[in-house]
Amino acid sequence: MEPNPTFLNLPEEKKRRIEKAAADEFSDNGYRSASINTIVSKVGIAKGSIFQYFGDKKGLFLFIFGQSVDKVKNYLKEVRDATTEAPLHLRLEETLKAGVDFTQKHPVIYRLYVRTLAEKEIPFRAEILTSIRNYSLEYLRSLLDTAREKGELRDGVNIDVACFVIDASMDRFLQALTLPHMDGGLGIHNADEKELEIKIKHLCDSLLSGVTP
Amino acid sequence: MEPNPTFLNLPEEKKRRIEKAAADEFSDNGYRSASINTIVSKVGIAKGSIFQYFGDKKGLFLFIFGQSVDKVKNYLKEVRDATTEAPLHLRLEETLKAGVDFTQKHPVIYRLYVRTLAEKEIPFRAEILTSIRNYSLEYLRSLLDTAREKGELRDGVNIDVACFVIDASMDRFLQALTLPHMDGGLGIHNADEKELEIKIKHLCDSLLSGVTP
Amino acid sequence: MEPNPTFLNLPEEKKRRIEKAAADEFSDNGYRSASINTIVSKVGIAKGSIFQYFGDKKGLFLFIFGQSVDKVKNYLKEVRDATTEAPLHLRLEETLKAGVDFTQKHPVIYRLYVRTLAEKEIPFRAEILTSIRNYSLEYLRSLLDTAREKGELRDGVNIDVACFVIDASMDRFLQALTLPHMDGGLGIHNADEKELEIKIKHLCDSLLSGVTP
Amino acid sequence: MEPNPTFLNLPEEKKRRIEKAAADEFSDNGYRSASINTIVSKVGIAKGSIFQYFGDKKGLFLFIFGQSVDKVKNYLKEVRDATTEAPLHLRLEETLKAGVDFTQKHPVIYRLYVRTLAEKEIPFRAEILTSIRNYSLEYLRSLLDTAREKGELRDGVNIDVACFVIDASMDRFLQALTLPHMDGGLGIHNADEKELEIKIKHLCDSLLSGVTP
DNA sequence: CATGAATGAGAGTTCATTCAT
DNA sequence: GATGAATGAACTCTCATTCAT
Repeated sequence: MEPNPTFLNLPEEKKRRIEKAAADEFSDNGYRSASINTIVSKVGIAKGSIFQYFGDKKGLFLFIFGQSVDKVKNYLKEVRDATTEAPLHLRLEETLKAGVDFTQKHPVIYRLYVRTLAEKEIPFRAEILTSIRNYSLEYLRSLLDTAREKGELRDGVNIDVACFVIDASMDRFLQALTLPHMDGGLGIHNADEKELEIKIKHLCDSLLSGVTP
Repeated sequence: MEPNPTFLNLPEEKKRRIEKAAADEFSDNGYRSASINTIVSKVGIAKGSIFQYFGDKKGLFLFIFGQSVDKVKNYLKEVRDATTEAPLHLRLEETLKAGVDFTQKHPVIYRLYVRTLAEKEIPFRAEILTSIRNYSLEYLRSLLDTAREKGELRDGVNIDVACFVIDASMDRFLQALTLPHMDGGLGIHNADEKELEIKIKHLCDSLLSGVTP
Repeated sequence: MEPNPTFLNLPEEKKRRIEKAAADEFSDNGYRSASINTIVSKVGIAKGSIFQYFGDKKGLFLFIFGQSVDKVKNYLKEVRDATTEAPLHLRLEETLKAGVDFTQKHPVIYRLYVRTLAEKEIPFRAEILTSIRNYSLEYLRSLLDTAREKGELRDGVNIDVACFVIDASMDRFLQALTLPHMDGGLGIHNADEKELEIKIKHLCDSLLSGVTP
Repeated sequence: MEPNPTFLNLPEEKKRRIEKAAADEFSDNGYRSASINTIVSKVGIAKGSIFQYFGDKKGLFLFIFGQSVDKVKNYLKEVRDATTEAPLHLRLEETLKAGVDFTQKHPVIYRLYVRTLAEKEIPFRAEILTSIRNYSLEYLRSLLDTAREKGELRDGVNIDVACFVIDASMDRFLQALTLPHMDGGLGIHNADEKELEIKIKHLCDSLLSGVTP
C-alpha cells in the first residue's frame, strides 16, 4: 500500500502528475487493461521509475485506490461533523450534496470505484470493496440512529433496509453524474448546480416519505 | 450485431456450447481481458471459426450481450403481463422475485451486465447501457402509472424520482446476490429462498412507505 | 518435455533450424541468459511461434536438452553393442573415440551439458543431471563388470572408484575438445585425428595401469 | 582487476561484507544473471558506490574472482611446502584433503569456479580459466616430478597424462562435495569426515595403481 | 565521496487477427 | 466451411549504468 520513499520525496507537482495519470488510466480501463506504458508516456517519465516507486502494477493500483478512498472518507467525515444538530432530511441532503461536490471535483475517483466493483482479478478487491461499503453503511446508520433517538422516524421502520435503500439510491445518483447512461430520466447528468440542488431535495423527499399514502 | 449465417446454421448444441463459453469468458473477465483462445479451447473449435462466425471480438461480444438482454426482457415482460391486476406492492415484489430468479438461473448474464457497466472501451457500450436502463425504467414507470390510475399512490409523488429509487434499490439487491461485498448487512448473499422472500417484502415495504411518520 | 504437435509437423528443415538456433543459444549462454529474441531473429520466425511450439522458455529448454541426451545415449549404446567381445582396453578406447567423434559432430551438445552443470535455476536441473551421470556410470560399470568376469582386472580393484576415475577423466578429455582451457598441457584441443587417437591410447593406458610400479 | 583506492581504504568490516555479498551473488547466479541490485541491498550501500569502487560489473567480478583464486593458491602452496618429504601417495592424499577442507570452508569459491567454467560472456574468462588449470597442473606436475626423482614411479609413465587423470579425478571429487549429482555412486556428498578420509585413500590408491594386474 | 533517482533497452509472455490449406 | 500456424504489437517487469546532488 505504501510507495517507496523515493516517490514521496518527489516534487509535489510531479507526484500529482503521476497520481493523476495513474488514476485516469485505472478509472478509464480498470485494473488489468490499464497500461503502465500509457501512464509513463503521459507523465513523461521512464517506465522503470514507476516500478521503482511502487514495486509493481498491483502496488501502484493499491496506492492510487487507497488515496482515493481516504479522500472520500475525509469528505464524508466533515459533512457528518458539520451537521450533527440538523434534522435527518437536511443531513441527507447535505451528504448527497457533498457527494456530488466530491464527484464533480474528482470524477476520476468515482469511476475508479465503479471499475473496481466490476473487475474480478483486482488485488484485494474483495477486502477493498467490503471496507468501502461498510464505511458507507455505517455512516448512514449513524445518521438514522440519531434520527430515531430524536423521534424523527416512523414506528416500525427497519433501519437496515432503509440504509440499504438510501445507500443504493445515493450511489446511483452519483453514478449518474459521471455515467450518462445511469441517469435514468432524471436529467442528473449535465444538470447545473441549481437544478441539482432541486433534484437532491426531491430524491431525499422520496426516500423519506415513500410513495404510498 | 448479427453473426454470419454460417453460425446460425450450426447444430443447436454446438451453437449453445459456443454461446455459453463466450458468455462465461466475458462475464468472468470483462471485454478486453476476455480471451478468445480460452473460449475456443473450451469449446474445442478452431480459432478461425470464431472470426468466421462473428467477424471479430467486438462482433462476438455484441451478439452475446444482445442475447442476454433479450432473455432479461422476455422474463420481465412475462412478469408484467402476469400481474396486471395485482396491487403495486405485489407487482414490485413479483418483479424483484423474478429478478432474483433470473439472476440465480443465469448468474453469468448478471455479471456480464455489471462488467459492461464498468468498462470503457466496450463497443457501443453507451448505447447498450442506455437502452437497458431505459427499458428498466419504462418497465417500472408503467407499473407506477397504473398504480396512480388506480389511486394507489400518495398525492404529490414524483414518479420519475420514485422510479429512480426503486430501480437503484432493486439493482443493488440483485448485485448483492452475486457480489458478497454489495450485501450491506442485509444478509442477501447466501440467504435461502424463504429468507429472500422476507427480505424482498421488507425492501418493498420500505420503498413504498418511506421512513418518516 | 514434449513440444506442441504444431512444431513436430513443421518441415524438417525448419525444425532443424529452430533446434540448432536454440541449442546454440542455450549452450552459449546457459539457461537464464539465453535470449528467445536472439533465437527467433536468427531463425527468422515470429517470437510468438516459439511460445506456440513450446509453451514457454522452460519447455523449449527441456525439449532441446532432452533431444541432446537422447542423441548421446544412442551413440553410446551403439558403441557398447559393437564391442562386447573386445578386451577392456579396447572398449574404453572405442568409447572415448566415440565420445570424441560425437563431441566433434555435435560440439553444441557438450557445451549445453557443461552449462547445465553450472547453473542453479535451470528447470529440473537436479533430475536431469542425476540421470545423465547415472547413465554414464552404469555404462562404465557394465564394461568393468564384464572385464572382471573375464579376469581382466587386478584383484582388489574397487570398481566404484575405478568408474569414478574413468568417468571423470573421459569427461575432462571431452571438455578439453571444446573448451581450450581444460586442455591441461595434453594438446587435445586442436589436435588432428591421428594425434587424438594416440592421446586416447595414452589416457586409457594410464587409467588401466596407474603410475606406480 | 584492481578496485579504486576508495574501496581499499574502506573499513575492513565493510569491505568484507561487500566481498561476501558479491561472491555469494556471483556463485549463486553466474556472471550475467548476478544482480548488482541484490548485492547492494544485501550490504546496505548505495548502488552508485559499487560503480565508484569497481568501475562496472566486470570490474567487480574480476576482483572477486581474483581474490578467490589467490585464496586457493595460498592454500595449495601451504600443503605442498608442508609435505615435501612425504611419499607421493601421502602427498596426493594431503592435497585432496586440503581441497576438501577448502571447499567446505569456502563453498562459495568452488561454485564460483564451476560457474565460470560454463559461462561464455564472462570477461577474460579464457585467460582466467587457463591460468587456473595451468596452476593446478603445475602443482601436480611438481609432485610427480619429485616422485620420479625419488624412484616412486613405474618406468614409462607418461607424466602429462597422469597429471591430467589426477587433476580430473580430484576436480570431480571436489565437485561432488558441492553438487550432489556429481557424486556418482561414491557417496561423497553428505559423507562425514571419517568416511571422506577413507574415500580419499581409495581414490588415491586407484589413481596410483590403475585397474589391471 | 556517497547517494539513489532516472533511465531505457531488453527480458518472457499473451493475444486478436489473418490467411493458406 | 473449417482449420490452426504465423504474426507482431503490446504487455509487465528487471537491470546495469549514469549523474546531479
